[in-house]
Parts: sequence; C-alpha cells; structure tokens
Amino acid sequence: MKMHIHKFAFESHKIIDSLTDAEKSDFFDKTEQLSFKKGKLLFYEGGIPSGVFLLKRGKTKIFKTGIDGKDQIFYIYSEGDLMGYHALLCQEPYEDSCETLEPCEFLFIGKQAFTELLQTIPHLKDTLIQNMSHEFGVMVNIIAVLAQKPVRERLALFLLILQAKYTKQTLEDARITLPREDLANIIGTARENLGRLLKEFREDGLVFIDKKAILIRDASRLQHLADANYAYR
Amino acid sequence: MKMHIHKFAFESHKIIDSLTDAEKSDFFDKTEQLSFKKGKLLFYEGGIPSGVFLLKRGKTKIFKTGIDGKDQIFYIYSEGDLMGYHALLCQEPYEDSCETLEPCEFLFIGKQAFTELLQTIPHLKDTLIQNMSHEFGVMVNIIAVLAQKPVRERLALFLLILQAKYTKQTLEDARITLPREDLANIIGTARENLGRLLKEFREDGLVFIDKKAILIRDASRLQHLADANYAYR
DNA sequence: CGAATAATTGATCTTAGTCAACTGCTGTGG
DNA sequence: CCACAGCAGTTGACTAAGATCAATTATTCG
Repeated sequence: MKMHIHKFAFESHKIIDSLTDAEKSDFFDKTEQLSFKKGKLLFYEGGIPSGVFLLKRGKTKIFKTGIDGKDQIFYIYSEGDLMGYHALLCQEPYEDSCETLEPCEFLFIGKQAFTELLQTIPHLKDTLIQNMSHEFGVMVNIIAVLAQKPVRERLALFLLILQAKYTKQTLEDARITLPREDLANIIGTARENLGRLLKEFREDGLVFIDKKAILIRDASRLQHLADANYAYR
Repeated sequence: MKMHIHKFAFESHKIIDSLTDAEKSDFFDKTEQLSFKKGKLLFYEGGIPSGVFLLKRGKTKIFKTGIDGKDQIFYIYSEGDLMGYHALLCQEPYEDSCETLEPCEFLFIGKQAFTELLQTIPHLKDTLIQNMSHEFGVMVNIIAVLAQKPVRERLALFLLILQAKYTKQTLEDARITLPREDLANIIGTARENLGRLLKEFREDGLVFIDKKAILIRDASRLQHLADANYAYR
C-alpha cells in the first residue's frame, strides 16, 4: 500500500478558487475580518454553527477531545482553507473543535450570507460537492492508517504530509513547528513515545531537530518507511 | 463522551427519499437491476467509477485492504443506501472497495445518467451536500473511536450500531450475522481477540451467541460500557 | 459424508501506554 | 539582567493491551 501524501490533503481552497473575480467580490463583501491569538477556539464540539471561516494567515487544527483529555487531531488547516462548513451545511452541531495553532487572520462569513451565496452562485454547490466527496476519500485513508499502521510508520507518513503543508507557503522554511503534544495527537500516540521515535529518526539521519522544529532530511527514506508493512528493523 | 449511535450512521437513503414521485420515476428509468451473490465486488480501490449503486436488498461493506491482507471496514451499507458516489463526484479513482456480505439486489445508475439527474433535479445537489457534510461528522467520530477507545469499548459500541442496522429491516430478527473476521475488521482488532471478548460478553450476560449470530441481551449495559473511559472492571 | 472454512482456546511476545523523575527552555517580575 | 516559576520535552523503568503463533474443535457446504 503506497502512501501518497496528496491523498491526505483536503482541497477546501478550491471552493474559493473556483469563484470568478465578480463572485469573489460578492463573496468578500459579506465577510468580516478577524484576528485570533494562538490557542483560541473558532468553534467547538457540540456548538451550533453560525458561519464559516476562510483562513487568510496562520494554521489551525480540528480535533475531538476524549474524556481523559487526550485529543485526536484530524487535520491541520493552513492559508487558503475554508473551515467549519460541514456542520453548517447539514444543520447539525459541530462534531469537532477548531483551534488556532499560531496567530491567525481569517474572514468570517455568516450563515445567512453563506446560504445566499450558495443560491446566487450555482456552481459553488458543484465545487462543494466535489470537495466533500474528495474529503471522504481522505478520511477513509486517515482511518486506514490510524487503524492499521504502527506508530513508527504513521510518524514517517505524517511528517511527510505536514512538511508539504508547512512548505507550501514559505519555501525557505519547511520546518514543522508543532508542539510535540499536537504532533502526538495527530499520529495518535503518547508524547513520550513520539519523543523516543523522533530521537531514533534523528539518530538514523531521517530528520534534523532544532528545539521544537523538525526538518526532514531524507524524504525518500521516510517515504519508504511510511510504505513499509512490518518489514522494518 | 457519550456515544450516540446515530452519530455513526450515514444517511444516504435520504438522497433517494428526497425525490418526488415524478423524479423517482425519472430516476428509476435510468437504472439497471442487478443481483450479486455473496462475496462479490461492486467496486474496488484504485478502480475508475462508472456509476452509482442503490442497494435494494442485502448488505455490503466498504473497506480498504492493507498489504498484510488485513482489511479495515468503514461502513456496512444496508437496504435503501446509495453507494459509490464519492469517487464519481470528485472524479477520482475509488479509495475504497465495496463487497456484498449477503446475496444482494441493487440498481445501477451509469455515470452519464447520474450526472444528468443532477442537472434536471436541482434539489438533488442540496441533498447530496447535506448528506456528505453529515458523513464528515460520522467519519470524524469513527476516527476518534478507533484511535482513542480500547477494543472492549469499541466492540460494545459497534455491536449497538450494528444491531440498529440489522434491526431496521426485519424487526423479528435483530441478530447480527457478520462473520467474525468482518466484525474484527470493523472494530479494528484480530479475530482471536474479538472471540475472547465476545465470550466474556456472553458470560457477563451482555449478549446471546448462537453459532455465528450475535443477539444483544442488555443494550443499556453495553451502552454504558461503550461510554466508559478506563472505568471498567 | 468429508473437505474446506470458520471459530475457539491457550501460550507467548511486542508495541506502545503509563508513571515518575529529571532537564532545559521561556518568559516575567523584581 | 538574573532568578525563578512554569511549562515542554526527555529519559528510563514498568505494565498491560492486544497481536501473533500454534493447535484444536466446530460449522458449513459441495
């Protein structure tokens, strides 16, 4: 089972990209610009959606919290992504929470305005459909990886996925700067375990580590590790 | 974290239910009736979608196979469900496979016909959007459960979910008749482990077991187990 | 009926989770 | 600017959940 990182990428930026200039200006007329500090909640599990969020700068995580306090992170959103539309579109409470990982700037579009846009821009629905059907495949892959691959392989894979996300914007800086706890909650393991594996990866020359930051050193060997099925060591 | 089984249910039957009688007849005019024996593939990972499937009778599983041969099952479809539309709608190869668990009857709607219906029945898109945004929440919950809950709790939860599915059609028979291997691949564990836990559940009076068939005996205690977070035993 | 398949059971081993102690970094106020 | 509090990360020892292996017993189906 070859792991292609693009099969783990949402494409919600396409929802906005698909608009013409006129439609975009129509869209942006209805938005409200907001800035949040690091560690602030955009929405939370159980809450009632009041609109959607277009991330202009920064990164956020969507996650679910267990009673024992351990989060499971499903996705890291970055610049250009549209967030929080699922619960709004099916008119149900949020199943997940969204929190800023860095200082963020984003546009908020109220429920009413978003619903209107869906009516006035017919092809927006098509893009939404295309986007969500793609996301289904991504979720399927995430489930398969979390349920079937051992932690070492998951770490290799998610490092590659995250690197792509962190590289996208600032080419000179492909370092992954997530706190260890968040990274652990993405790959679904304990902090301590993650630390041990990172150390091992560093000793094996797979990554550079500088304080919090992780930089991939040998992507092809990581890729190979991510593809491995009980053939390692 | 209270586990509500309806938060683990797709609602793809609504896609067809939302049609008026006239629209339905338009829809059914474009379908082809098919019967498959048990264990036959409707579509498979990597394949190119050529249409969608409406399940009239029987049950199917969607799953992904790892190199080591161990499957991860994401969902069991039953009567009324529309299957295989995600890959078609995003114009990508299937990320998952679909196989009959019993003899099945279903209607096949070709890609061309389905696309036409999407144009001629405008509100069909709305239902699709509503449905897929709902499914996103379901997938989020599945990920959280598989990643965070121990096998015993997962088994309790999935038994309740499956019972609801098996009860829906034939009220007199709420028995879950999946092969052990499939059940193991749903809750994400090994056959042997599943067997031991089922034995334990039977001895504790939670379920009746007759050959392959599992019948829930004490749903409220199972529910309690599913909700537990390391408070069991 | 008997071969093939599925389920059960027991024993052992491994991964990864937990607990606990320690180190080091960061930022704030004196 | 330094000290210290608080938090993030590291390390090691221990434990337990669950996987794997191997052998046996039921069940199903041709």
